[in-house]
Amino acid sequence: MEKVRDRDRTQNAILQAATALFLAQGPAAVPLSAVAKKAGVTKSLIHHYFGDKHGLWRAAKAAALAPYESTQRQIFQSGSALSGPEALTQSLRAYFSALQKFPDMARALALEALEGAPQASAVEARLQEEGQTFMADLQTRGQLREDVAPALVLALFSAATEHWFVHRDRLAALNGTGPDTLEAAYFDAVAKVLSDGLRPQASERAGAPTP
Amino acid sequence: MEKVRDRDRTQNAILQAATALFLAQGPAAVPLSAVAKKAGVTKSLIHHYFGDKHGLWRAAKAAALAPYESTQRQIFQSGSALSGPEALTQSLRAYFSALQKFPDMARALALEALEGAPQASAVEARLQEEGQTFMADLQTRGQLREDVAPALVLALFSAATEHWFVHRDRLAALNGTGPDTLEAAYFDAVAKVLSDGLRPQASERAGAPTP
DNA sequence: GGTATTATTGACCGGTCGACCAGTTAAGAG
DNA sequence: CTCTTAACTGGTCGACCGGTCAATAATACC
Repeated sequence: MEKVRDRDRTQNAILQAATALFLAQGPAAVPLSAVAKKAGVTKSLIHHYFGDKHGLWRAAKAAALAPYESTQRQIFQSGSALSGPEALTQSLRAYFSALQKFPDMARALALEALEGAPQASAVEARLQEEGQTFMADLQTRGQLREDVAPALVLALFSAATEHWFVHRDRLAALNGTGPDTLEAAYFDAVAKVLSDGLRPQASERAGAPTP
Repeated sequence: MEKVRDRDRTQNAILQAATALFLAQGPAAVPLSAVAKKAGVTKSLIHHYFGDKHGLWRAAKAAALAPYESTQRQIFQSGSALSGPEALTQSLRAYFSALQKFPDMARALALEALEGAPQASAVEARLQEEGQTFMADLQTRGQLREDVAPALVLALFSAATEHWFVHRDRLAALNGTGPDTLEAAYFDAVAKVLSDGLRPQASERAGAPTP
C-alpha cells in the first residue's frame, strides 16, 4: 500500500482534528494520541509540524478564528451600508448567525479567557476596533443611543450572543425544550430587548443633535 | 512536632485550595498534588475525604455555589418587595454585585458548561425556577414587558453579567483601561440598555391589561 | 489506663502522556 | 539515474498523574 505524501493535506487533517477535539473538551483533556488517531496520523507527525502541544493549540485556535473573522468583518462592512433604522437589529442577527455557523467559536473564546492568558490575540484586537468604529458610525447616524460607549455596546453584543452558545445545552435542559427551538426564541427576545434598549432614548441628553 | 488532627479543618483546607486552583485554571489542568501542596496536606487525604478527583471537583463546585445561591435567593425575595419602577434595575445591580462578590462563580459556571456535562445541578435548577417566578411577578405588576418569556429574560440577565466576569481582563486589556473602572462603566451601560429595553414597550400588543 | 477508631502519612503501582530519535521511504532537483 | 530533501513511522524514554495500601499516631470512648 503506497502512501501518498502531502504536506498541506496532513497538516490540515491534524489541524481539523485538533480544533474539533480541543474545542469540544478543552485542550487539557485531549491527549495528542487522540488527535493523531482522529487525523489518521502518527503522534510524531504532530510534533514534526507543530512542535509541542501548545503550538498545536495555538494553531487550532487561529484556524477556528479565521473564518469567523472574515464573516464578522463582512458584517461590519455591509452593516455600514444599511441606512434604515433596522441596521442595528440586522447586524445583531448577522452576529448571531455567524456564531451559529461556527458554533465552536464561542467555546474557543471562553476557553481562551478561562485559560488565564489575559492578552487577546491580534485578530481579536482588530475585530474589536472595527466593531467600535461600526458602533460609532451608528451613533453619528442617530441609530444608536449616544450615552453608552461603543466598546461597551460591543461587549454587550458579545455577551448576549457568545454566552448563549456556551450555555445553550444546559439552558435547554433546564427548560425541557430542544436547544434549537429555544435558540430561535432566545434570539428573538434578545433582538427585541436590545433594539429597544439601544435605540436613542427620550431620557438622553438633548444636547446631541442629529445632523 | 505534634500534629493536631481536625477533620473539618483539613476538609475545609482541601476544599478551599481545590476551588481556588480548579476555578482559576480548570480542573483538568490542576494535578491533585498541587491541591495537596496548597492545602498543606498529602494527596492520600484528598482521596480519603473526597474519593476521586471528580468527587473533589463536584464538592468544590458545590462549595463555590453555596454562598452565591443564598445571595441570589435573597435578591429574588427582596426584589419582590420593591414596588417602584426601578425594581428591575435594582435586581440587575444586585445580580451584578453578587457576581462581584464571588468572582469565581462565572468561571465555574462556564467551566461546567464547557466540560460537556449538559445537565445542570439541582441548585441551578432551583435558582432558575425562582428567577422565572420573579420575572413573571414583575410582568404581572407591569414592570417588565410581557412579550418575552421569563426564562429568556433570565438568560439575558445571566449573559450580560456572567460573560463580563469571564472576559473582563481581556476586554480591559483591549481597551487599555484597568478592569475595575471599565467594570463600572460596563455595568452602567448594561443597566441603561436593559432597563430601557425590558420595560413595557409601546410596540407591545395592547391586549394584555394590567389588572 | 486500655482499646477501638480514624485522621494522617509515605511508599508504591499501573498507566498515560508529551516528547524525542533513529531509521525508512516517497518526492523533487539536477 | 542519483542525490538531497523531508514526509512519515515505530519504538522508547522519563516524567507525572490518579489511585491504592499498609503502617503510624492522635483522639475518643469505656
